[in-house]
Amino acid sequence: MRDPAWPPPAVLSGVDFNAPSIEVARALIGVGLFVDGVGGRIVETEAYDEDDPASHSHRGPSTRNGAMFGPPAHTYVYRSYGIHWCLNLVCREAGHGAGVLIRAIEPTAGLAVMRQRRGDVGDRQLCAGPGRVAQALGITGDHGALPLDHPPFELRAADTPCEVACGVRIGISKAAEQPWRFGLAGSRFVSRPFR
DNA sequence: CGTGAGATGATCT
DNA sequence: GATCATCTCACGG
Repeated sequence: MRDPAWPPPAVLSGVDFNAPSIEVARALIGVGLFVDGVGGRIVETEAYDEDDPASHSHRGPSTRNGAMFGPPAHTYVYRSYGIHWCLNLVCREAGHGAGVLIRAIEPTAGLAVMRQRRGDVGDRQLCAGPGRVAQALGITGDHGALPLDHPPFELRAADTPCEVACGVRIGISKAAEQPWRFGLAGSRFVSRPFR
């Protein structure tokens, strides 16, 4: 018998982080994400789940992906290609190994700090891509497995409902046909256009 | 606009 | 030893 009081609610800024990663990835579009006040609204995400060959969690818990199996509404940060950091938001009840990759943000706060971290690039390229998001927001491995409702992190609910586009994920070779990439329709801050 | 190569290191086989 | 949830720069049309 399932206890209706379990799992405990993990709703932040209108997003239910206990939901499956696909739903969370969709719900996160338009939500504000800030690290020490620097950030903007999320305009592109990708969903990953344990039943997903492309997911780091697919082969079960390990040293790297441990946070994916931890509590929802926490971060999972990993190093990509030995160079970049990438930020995920963990979802599902603890133990499921699901998360949402933050792929792009429309910068709204701390633009000067972002430019300092990112170098001399146009505003459109400040946060267009997972590695760029992490660099612009100052995210490193130290930001892994942290709760999203405590500093330095902050979420803000979307102020207006938004139209969400979806497409296949980017940069993966396994389960490459799954349409688990989501974006704010018409946004010019996404890493690649939706069709 | 496009394609392609190199950087760079942890993780997994 | 191979594979990566990437980025930047160089070059061609």
